[in-house]
Amino acid sequence: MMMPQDPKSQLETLKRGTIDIVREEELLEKLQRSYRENRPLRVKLGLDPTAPDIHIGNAIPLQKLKKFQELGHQAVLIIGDYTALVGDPAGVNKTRPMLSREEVMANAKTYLQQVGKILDLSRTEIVYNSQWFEEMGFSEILRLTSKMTVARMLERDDFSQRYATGTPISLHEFLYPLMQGYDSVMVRSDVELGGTDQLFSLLVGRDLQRDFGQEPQVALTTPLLEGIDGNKKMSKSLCNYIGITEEPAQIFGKAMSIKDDLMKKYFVLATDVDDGRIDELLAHGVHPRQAKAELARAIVRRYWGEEAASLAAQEFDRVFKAHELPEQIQEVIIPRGELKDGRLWMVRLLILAGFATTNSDARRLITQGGVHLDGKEVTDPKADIEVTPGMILKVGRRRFARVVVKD
RNA sequence: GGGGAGAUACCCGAGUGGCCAAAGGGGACAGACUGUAAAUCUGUUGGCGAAGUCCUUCGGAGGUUCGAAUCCUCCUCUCCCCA
Repeated sequence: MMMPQDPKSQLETLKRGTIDIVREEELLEKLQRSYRENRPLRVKLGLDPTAPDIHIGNAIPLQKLKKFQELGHQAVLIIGDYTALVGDPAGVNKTRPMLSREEVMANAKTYLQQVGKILDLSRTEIVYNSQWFEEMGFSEILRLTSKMTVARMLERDDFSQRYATGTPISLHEFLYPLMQGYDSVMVRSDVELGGTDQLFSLLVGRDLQRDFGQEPQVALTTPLLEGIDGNKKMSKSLCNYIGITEEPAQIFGKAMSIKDDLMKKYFVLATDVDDGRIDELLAHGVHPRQAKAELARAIVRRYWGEEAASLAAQEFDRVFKAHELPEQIQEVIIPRGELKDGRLWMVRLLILAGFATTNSDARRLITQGGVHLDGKEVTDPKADIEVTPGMILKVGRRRFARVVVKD
């Protein structure tokens, strides 16, 4: 446990990398009271286990929660196993499919393991919101819904846009912010964290707490991080994310693939590198590649430690600068029955290796010059190649496999 | 309850009897280049051992026609207006 810091400096620390604080004076007051009375603030973060992986985008509020935790406050993690059934409509342009109970529970389990990479779970209060929603009767739901108006819901950008473009909005989606707000009532939170797209729900939490005679929570939001494609929000469904449990080499490579312009944002939001160093790296005169490599290292370091980070960096240089083979190469197992006189159709090999899904797909790769065997380009899609054990298949710039024959 | 509009490939979206395996964009993949899985440029983007007057694909099921994404009937889903 850290020594409690004075409230003003706590506020400064906590403000880094935030968008909205509603309201800052209230936060300061709460921090001061907490300091005076030696009573930690209850800081809530809701996680909806809608996908199996946490990525560095949704880790941003988690990192903020960690900051609170380090300052001695009480982290309250809500596993939204019930809200996940609805699916957060924020920033989404269509209704999400409702998940099954089983999917949600399976995701919740992997979430906690992953969260452990960030938070100190032994000092975190973990609550499932099914605890209260499961029990809730229809009359209580009615009471809750009466606190929200349709006009207010439609003020929200995502809903009004969907409404304007004729994209369906299901009624149950309106319930989402209310549910999230009710969570705040149930855990009596002092502060709630979330991405900027959560602001509305966080404010609903304030209203509900007031209605239930509690002091309203402070809403604190963090920026959304663009995905590695550089334009859309990082998300699982767009496949533009860096998962925090991904292999170091993967994380490193994905980080290297972001646009130069995005480096600053990634540095601030996804690493622990301090501001001074960031400015130095992004100053003119420093080669962008070097800055990006440092960024990639810092991201890997955060989740896998220093050693993994430098190994990943070395590996990346080996493969993409020196054009050598990676250290670890996956094996493709060719059943002996596939061979005819020790030979195999090149197209077939690509499919067995999982580098192509259909013959046409494989042919395409070959004719486009993307296929190499032991460093030699294969140009003929009709080629029957002689399979020698241990030969290296390379497709594109970064997919490798070692060929193994088995009975 | 009444009236209208719509559903096209991974996504968005054009196409209203044959020239349609279907424009365009996005994404993805491959190549060139280099600073790298940046940027830029080029190409590819249903399947079949590549070949054919071939097979499957335009929400689903039938029908009309020599021929259907396109016309007709029914069904499913969505949106809008009126009540």
